Amino acid sequence: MARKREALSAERIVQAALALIEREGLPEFSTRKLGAALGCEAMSIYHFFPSKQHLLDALVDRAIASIEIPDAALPPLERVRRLAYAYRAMAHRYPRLYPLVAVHRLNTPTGVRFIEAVLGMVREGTADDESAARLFRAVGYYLAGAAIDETAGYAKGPSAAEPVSGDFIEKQCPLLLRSAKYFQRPEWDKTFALGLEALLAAGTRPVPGRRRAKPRR
Amino acid sequence: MARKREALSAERIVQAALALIEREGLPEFSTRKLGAALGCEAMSIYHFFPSKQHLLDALVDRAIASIEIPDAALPPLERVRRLAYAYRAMAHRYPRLYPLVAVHRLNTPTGVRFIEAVLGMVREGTADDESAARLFRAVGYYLAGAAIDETAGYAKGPSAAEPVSGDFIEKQCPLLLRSAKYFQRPEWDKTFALGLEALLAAGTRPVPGRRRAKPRR
DNA sequence: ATCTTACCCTTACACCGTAAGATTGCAAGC
DNA sequence: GCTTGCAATCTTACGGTGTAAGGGTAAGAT
Repeated sequence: MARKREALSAERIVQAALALIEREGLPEFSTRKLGAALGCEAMSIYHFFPSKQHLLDALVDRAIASIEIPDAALPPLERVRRLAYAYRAMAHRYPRLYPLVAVHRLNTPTGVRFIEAVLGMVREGTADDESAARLFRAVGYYLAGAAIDETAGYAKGPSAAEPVSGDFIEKQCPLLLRSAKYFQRPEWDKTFALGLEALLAAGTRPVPGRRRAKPRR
Repeated sequence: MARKREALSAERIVQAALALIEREGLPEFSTRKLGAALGCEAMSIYHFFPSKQHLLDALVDRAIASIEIPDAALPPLERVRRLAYAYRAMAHRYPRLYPLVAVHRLNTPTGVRFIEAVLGMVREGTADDESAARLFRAVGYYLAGAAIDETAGYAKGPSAAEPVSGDFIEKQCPLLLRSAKYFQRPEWDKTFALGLEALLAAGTRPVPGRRRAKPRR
């Protein structure tokens, strides 16, 4: 009543939706609540987005587009590495939205453009198309899994069961108890880097090699 | 009307729910439809599960419990490798349910028991607790990402946008076009193995080592 | 014969996405 | 100034959802 209501727009709706999701979580996100946050009725949103799914598409697009593409002047391997960190940073920027991003279809214009760009980057650091494709895929797996776990892992996912007590873990899970400190947030960076470097190193070398390098002749 | 209605039970509900989800997908899964599939009313389910979320918990538990634990007599590294494949097999056994498994909370009794078992397995193949914890984590990332992608990736996730045309890809995405064949289903095994072996090799060696192995003495 | 309990159903409520259409406000043409 | 037209917004309503509350019924215990 004090301030005049600001006009609706696709941009404003997207912003409000992102904020609402990060504030209350994806399951709580509804067109009616978004309308309330925007100061309008739910149906007004449909003038800008033909369906809730279209709006969610726009949010995912926004998230993907927010991934910073590393400087083309950098060495290929370094570019891929930085892109991996940029992807992870995106997930941490939209932690409640991210699980949707991870599962979202990628064969959309934005999706394939992104894939093409990344493939180009990876290709420069590998010997041939096949290595590039497989490295892209393997690193992609790792990134998606890490981002899922860091944003929705262990204690955050949905479940009706009450969390297990520290007591239970202390008595029944000696290994988990000893490992717990390496699972804490301050350790995430190091663990993430460890796996990423292993994949990058293996992917940019000609062949993984079993046991130790056995010269073929 | 022909056959007498079979009595309800938690087991029968779980079975029907798993079948329904794999047949119609998670978003289509509702208590009413499950009731219809069971030949009872939706509310009858609540006599065995206090909420839909509790039922979903049971489904996830079932999936986790279906992961085959490798023979303890095998060498540690081989056990971990087989467990990785067993996890992946679980995802492919419940492809429509799996995205929920990936995001589901793990600090439940079944969850921590599973983690403890896996940690024990990994620990036998590593030098210390820290290596075990980090390898567990990194491989877990990779597994979750790979399983998500193989069950819900590229063309399967939700989206309102129409899939991009082959024409668009042909004209705008030369790299994606050349890489496409390595993304096909027959190539999944090889790509999966490639990344997994890279992580296992790096995790079971004392230190990732930069450039090449530099003996400490 | 009565009571208890387990099982299943009926009804109802608040919430959801959205189809259909009414209403408002403003800008352009006369 | 008045009319027309269109874009933005709201109203109403429908069929779906999860589930709270309570009713009925049949089998077994006492």
